[in-house]
Amino acid sequence: MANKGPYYITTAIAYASGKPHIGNTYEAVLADAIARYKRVEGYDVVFQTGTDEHGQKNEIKAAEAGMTPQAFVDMNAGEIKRIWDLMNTSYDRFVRTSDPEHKRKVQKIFKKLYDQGDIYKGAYEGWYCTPCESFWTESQLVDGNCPDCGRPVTKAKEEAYFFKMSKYADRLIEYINTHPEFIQPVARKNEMMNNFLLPGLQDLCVSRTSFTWGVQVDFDPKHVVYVWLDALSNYTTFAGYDPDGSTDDYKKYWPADLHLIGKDIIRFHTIYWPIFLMALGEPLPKQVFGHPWLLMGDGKMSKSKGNVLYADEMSEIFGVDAVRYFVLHEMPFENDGVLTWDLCVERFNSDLANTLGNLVNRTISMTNKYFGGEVRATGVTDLEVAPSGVVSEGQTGSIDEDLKKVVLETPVKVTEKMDHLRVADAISETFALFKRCNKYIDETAPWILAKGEDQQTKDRLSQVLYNLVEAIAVGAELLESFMPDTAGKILAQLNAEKRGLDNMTTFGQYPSGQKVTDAPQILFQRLKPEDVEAEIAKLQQAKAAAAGAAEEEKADEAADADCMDVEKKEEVTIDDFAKLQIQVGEVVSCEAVKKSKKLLCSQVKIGSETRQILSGIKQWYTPEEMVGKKVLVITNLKPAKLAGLESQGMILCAEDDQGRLSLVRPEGEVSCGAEVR
RNA sequence: CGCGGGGUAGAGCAGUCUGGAAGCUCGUCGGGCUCAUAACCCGGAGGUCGUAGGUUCAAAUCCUUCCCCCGCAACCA
Repeated sequence: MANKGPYYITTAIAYASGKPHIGNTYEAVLADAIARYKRVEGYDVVFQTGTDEHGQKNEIKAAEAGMTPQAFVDMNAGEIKRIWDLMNTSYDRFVRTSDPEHKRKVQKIFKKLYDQGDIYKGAYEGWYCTPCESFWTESQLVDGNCPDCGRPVTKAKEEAYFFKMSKYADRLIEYINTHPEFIQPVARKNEMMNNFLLPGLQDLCVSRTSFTWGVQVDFDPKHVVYVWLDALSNYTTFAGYDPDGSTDDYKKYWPADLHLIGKDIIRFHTIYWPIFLMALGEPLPKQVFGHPWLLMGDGKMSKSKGNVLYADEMSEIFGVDAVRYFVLHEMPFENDGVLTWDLCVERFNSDLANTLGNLVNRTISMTNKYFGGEVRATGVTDLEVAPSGVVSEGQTGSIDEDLKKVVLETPVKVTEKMDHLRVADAISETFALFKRCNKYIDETAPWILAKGEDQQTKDRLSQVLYNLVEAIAVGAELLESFMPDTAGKILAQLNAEKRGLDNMTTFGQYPSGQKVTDAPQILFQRLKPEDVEAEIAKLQQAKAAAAGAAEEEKADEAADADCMDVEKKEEVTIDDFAKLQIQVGEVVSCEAVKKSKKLLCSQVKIGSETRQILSGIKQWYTPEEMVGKKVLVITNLKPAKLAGLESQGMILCAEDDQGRLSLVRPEGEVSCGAEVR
């Protein structure tokens, strides 16, 4: 097989803050499918993936867990790697940004950019709200006040390092325009251009002082390098880049052929990253593909709904290759894909068990039944012997020829799809071949041929089975990048050798006279939806048990009994309670807040005064039904500004485990202003 | 007018860039077959392509209006 040269593919590095769900896992599997296919095509592939470990979020989460940040990310990186391994991803490098070597290089990169003037020390200037300890930009302010608390803000400065983005903007625009394949899918290119590049880039703040878990700026230790500069650099640092002199390997593999990332981080990969590279004098990656998201089931994923999917749990039920199939097949090229347990069962039964598994099984069974497993090409075609014993005169095409055509065309089509990163379509093409085989069996009706006594009919039967074995062998080999284990199992059962992708231009390479296995294994046993449901329930129970008193699951179970448990709060004294002033109020008028999805603005009469109160209950109450209701209001709560309107109190509501809100109201007739105590 | 995505058969989607007979998977109904994992093969039913206009010989596709859904953002006090 000819060496077609280096091919360097990366995934985004996963943020090491917890267990990756199936959506994260999808990216690794997608990259793996592409990497495997490129290897089969004859490229010298390096497939890099790993974890992004720095940043404030991990620092905080680690503290909450009572761990050091390093121990915390070690744990999570281990979990991510475990899942990647479980999914059989064939990465060549699993990298971690907390790697000391990487950190040293990032420091050097930062220094180099500083020395050459691309990074300068400035001040982050903005409007500062002292009570909130937050910076706001001019545009974020509401009526010139803090959008958070509504109080006045003051101009303030904080020391920070900035990168001169604007200096390279024109070069980047030029590059994007002259390299139409750089940003994929192309729709994203316009988005980047129109929203960020053409209006003008602002200098990017590339250091932080608000936390310490990161790469320290060595010449100014107060500062930590901005996580994106740190994270993006992984693509080069681990490939052997070094500002003081890179390795030969780096020179061989960089620039990367493909950065595979989620659509949410396209901006970082197609604007900031290229500009950093330009500043460093390094070539830009050839292509960035922002893949869509894999969504979980009906609407938003939520633990209480039980629709969060994890690769390891799914593989326990379906097997690793089936899960790979689900994520690769359900993910379209541009729009988000949806995955549910039900959908998985459907795909599993329909595609994997029926179309593929059953095909392999029936073919091998017949070969054993009729010829003791021996697969022999005899050259007798459907034009000589038809199942009915009569070859119809006006038959326009040959069934055999049509099968061969499909078998020979499929590798070409699959390659074409893979070249355009249409992985889901590539799988569909492969399955079209298996479907054609099932049809072929029906057309040739081997069981009828088997009843024939004469030698020619026997030879015809033999050729039919040979054609099938040959066709399945080709299909199985094409499947290898997507479902490596399954491909191997099929080839083993057929006793077929791999022929190589660029050696699929002739039909009939399976050695005539070779035997298939006499003990065919079921590849995918059909699943009953109710059995799967039971297993899911079991799985979730086990999880709940393992998590001890995991609140959410408990709440979920309790919901059936019309009760729910919530996290217990710290004990308070009667004095603490007495600090709150809760009064009965009557809603005299109410209107929806325009531009807000959640807020209703009510005028509430409490004693002799009327207060304006905003509540996030639009989803559950109409303004009309609010009017006239007596409700409970916390009246001594600090006023706050919401959606530009002042809220002078809070209407009490109870929230159920589904997040639904219900007003709390006095049971009997009570006058407005009555106090709750 | 915050940003973005979407509305095509009962469900899930492709087709839209580059106008030219409305397609795929599942389900459903009917038929065939019996090698096989109750599987496989064939056929049928089922669609105002969100709405209203416009351009065109021709519109799911291009232009304009409006309606609805879903993410994210902002403000669940």
